[in-house]
Amino acid sequence: MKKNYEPKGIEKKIYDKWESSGYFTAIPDEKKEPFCIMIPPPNVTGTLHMGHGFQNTLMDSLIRRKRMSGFDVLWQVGVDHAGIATQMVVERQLESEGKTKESIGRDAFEKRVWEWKEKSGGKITQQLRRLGASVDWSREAFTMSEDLSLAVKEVFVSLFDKGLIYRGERLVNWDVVLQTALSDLEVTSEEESGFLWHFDYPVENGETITVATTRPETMLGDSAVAVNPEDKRFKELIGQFVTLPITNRRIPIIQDTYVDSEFGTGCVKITPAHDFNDFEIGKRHDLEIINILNLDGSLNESVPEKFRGLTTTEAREEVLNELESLGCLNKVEPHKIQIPKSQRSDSVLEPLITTQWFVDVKKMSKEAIRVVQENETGFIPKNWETTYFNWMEDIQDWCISRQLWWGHRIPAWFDEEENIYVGRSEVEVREKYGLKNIELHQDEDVLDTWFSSALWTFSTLGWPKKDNLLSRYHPTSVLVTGFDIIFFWVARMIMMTTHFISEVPFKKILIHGLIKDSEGVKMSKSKGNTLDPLDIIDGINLSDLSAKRTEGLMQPQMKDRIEKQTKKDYPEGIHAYGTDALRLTFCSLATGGRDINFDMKRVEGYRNFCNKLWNASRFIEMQIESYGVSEELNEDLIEKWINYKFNLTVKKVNDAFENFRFDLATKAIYEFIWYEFCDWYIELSKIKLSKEGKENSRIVKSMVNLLEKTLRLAHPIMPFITEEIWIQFKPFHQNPEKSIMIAETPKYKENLSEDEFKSIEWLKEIVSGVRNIRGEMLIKPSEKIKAFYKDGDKIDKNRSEVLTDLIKEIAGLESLNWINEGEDHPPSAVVVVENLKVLIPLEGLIDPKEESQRLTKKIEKVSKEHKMLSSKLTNKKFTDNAPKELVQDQQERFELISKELKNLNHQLKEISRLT
RNA sequence: GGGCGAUUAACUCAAUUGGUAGAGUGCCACCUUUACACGGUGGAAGUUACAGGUUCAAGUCCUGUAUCGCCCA
Repeated sequence: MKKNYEPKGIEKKIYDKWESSGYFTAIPDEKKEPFCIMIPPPNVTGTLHMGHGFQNTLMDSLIRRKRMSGFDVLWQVGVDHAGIATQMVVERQLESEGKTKESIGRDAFEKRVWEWKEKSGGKITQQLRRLGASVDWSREAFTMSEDLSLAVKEVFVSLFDKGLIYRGERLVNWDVVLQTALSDLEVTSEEESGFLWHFDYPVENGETITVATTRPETMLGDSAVAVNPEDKRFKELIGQFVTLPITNRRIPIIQDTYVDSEFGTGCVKITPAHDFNDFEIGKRHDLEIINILNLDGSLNESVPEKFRGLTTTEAREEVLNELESLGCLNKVEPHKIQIPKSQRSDSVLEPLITTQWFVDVKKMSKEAIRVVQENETGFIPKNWETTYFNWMEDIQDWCISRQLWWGHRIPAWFDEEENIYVGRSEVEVREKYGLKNIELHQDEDVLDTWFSSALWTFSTLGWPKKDNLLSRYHPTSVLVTGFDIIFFWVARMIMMTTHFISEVPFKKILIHGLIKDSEGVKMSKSKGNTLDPLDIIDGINLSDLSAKRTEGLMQPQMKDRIEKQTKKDYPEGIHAYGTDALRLTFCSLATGGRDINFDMKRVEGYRNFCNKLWNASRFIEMQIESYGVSEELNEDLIEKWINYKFNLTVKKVNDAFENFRFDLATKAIYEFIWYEFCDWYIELSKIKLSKEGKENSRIVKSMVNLLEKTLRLAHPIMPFITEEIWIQFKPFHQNPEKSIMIAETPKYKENLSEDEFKSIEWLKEIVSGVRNIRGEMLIKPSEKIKAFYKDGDKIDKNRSEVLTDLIKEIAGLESLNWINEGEDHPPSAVVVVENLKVLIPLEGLIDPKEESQRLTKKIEKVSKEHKMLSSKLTNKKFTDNAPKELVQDQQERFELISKELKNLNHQLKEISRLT
């Protein structure tokens, strides 16, 4: 074994072996309990980011653990066709060839997308492999595949036939660059500083009414002015009419409680065709809907001639000029506004009236609410259910059509009179509706990508085909996802699945936090604070990291700042920490909190931990070389003690996984390996082995045995290093499996006696006490010192008979003998362990002054607890009200502390005489 | 404006049904001892944001305040 653990090289080799051995493949087995996780499908265009890294680490840990616990495991993998994103990638490609999608036509374009997918679409799946994800690649799904398309058509047709899908004219978020409707998820709202303009509109009775707006150009489409009915200032004006400047249209003044009297002037212009709130008001008051925009965002025929063809920005300028010259521009004040932007094209979104397809989700939402209320499925942490219910109870119809060429083509056909026929194919439609020789054309639009992902849990298992795996793996066991897509994905899956399969899609929903940078700022390309999980695994130098963060910036002026910050945060770039260190970090951060600040320091700590485990193994390997491995185990106090500790750790890890507390599982493993296995077990074993006894090969055997099961316990979280070591030790342990990942996880043993375990804890206390004195008195490790036992009871005597030699060695003592009762002893520093004192004679080693200072410090500490306990125990209210067990526990603790305190005080007196 | 969450050591985070605060990193001192300096040993470091309340007992429960964040309008 090398002196340091070097994950590079090892990881890839191991993963390839796992994959080619078929260990990831689900084998449906009725004899086993099923455990199934559906991966939230990443975008086919996507690359792995920290969120993926985090999420997939959690899923993989769960999956590996269940696999090692004898479950029939399926981790279903797949990718999402990502309508807009993919279309944009291919369009950009065409652009570089001087082509457009229109120039090559729809069929050729679709072919190009598939070609792109085959060639470059697998990037994220390759990256998932680097994380160690043990997904079943043989079942890899794709939302645009034939099977899944079948499910999509089935669902669409069925919902349409039930009247739950309809076509209608509605206001949608319109991307004027991509010229498609967008889902709410694809909209980001950015706060920018803008203005609030105040316009005077002339009222027919000769007065003026002043409205305030942040988007002046929309006034060309105004169809009313609204005030709050409670607002006394405008009572008289309600029902009057205004002559809209520029267009000279006559529009009413109406009353609506939506209007906030405090905001702006208290009068709002209403533009139903270009604002979501105004649209609702328009419906309530039956106002005219005047659409003033073309699909490309330019102004259309509905506005006066001079404005036609202008962009909204140009139109805004013109409208303001004109209003000013008309004397209608009353006031301008600075104002913070929320600008909705397209995530895809970064263009400002326009609410626009278009004809789209919608799902009427009201009915489906009722069942989706019920299954959560009645705990058929539930969120972890529970409080996310509030968010879920809030949204579900106020749910809006879902716009599912997109004006794209890449996606599931809507299975609807029109005749020349635009009558709608819906079916799985044109043939079916003609048959279903009895259409013979008339001309039909299919709807040009495709479905929202989320429509197909909403079917994910059952479409991937083979529905609607008859020979599917639903009865084996559905409902799936747990969904692991972020809170940002509860509405867009989780809720829709619950609705679709309860509707079509009549059961929940998953029994539990684990909602994890969002990974942010170490300062708590959301990672984003534009802020230049992103981290690539693979860079943490493989390492990256500063200049490459900087280049990566600054390439293709939307705002090039940020470049300098990002470069500076990157240099400050990572002056040496990022070291290669390996996958296991990254996974440990992710798990240790999975506490159930909402924000997760990612700190590279933590990764470094876990890299060191991997190295520690590696070197502990290396030490054992060296012992194998020196002494060989016996068939039999060594059995002594130390083995019993460490196995007891191990068993406790198994319990902790079990409980932690049961509660999805990956941080606690990681902590338990870390603490066992470092603080018990390495710090004490190996150190004590060294001493035993140095005696060169016959039983050395048995001691080695016990060490190998402990290491082997420790590796199995840790494997789900740190798969690579545990496999690497496990395989290297294969000739020396009895585990018959070919790989640790298919071996069994250690079982918790219910009734291990804790008697022997206590002896070593006693030893540890004495050794730590001696070390404390050595440390504080600056006694060199090389200097051997004398020590004595004094007082103590029968148990101390018994323990000392077995353990004194070990204590001497490990604490660097020249001798450690008993001082009999009544016998004199030299002035000494003291370690107090309950009834027992361990004395270290000062003899020129220790300055009495320093020892008395040390004792005083110790006494202060102990007295504090002593005081606290005594006031507690003398408080009748406490002894009456607190649980009996606690009172007894505190009573015992008090007696112990009292003894220690007495001993310490006595010692201080003795020492003080010398100063 | 409505809802949710956070505030614990210098930094990043823990703390079971309330039982009197712990890790990692950093810091200080000593140690290159044959698994590991990606290490060992010892040490310092917290008025748990603030103000009240409930309780024998509050980081934990309740009310309010401040600051920050997210979601929805």
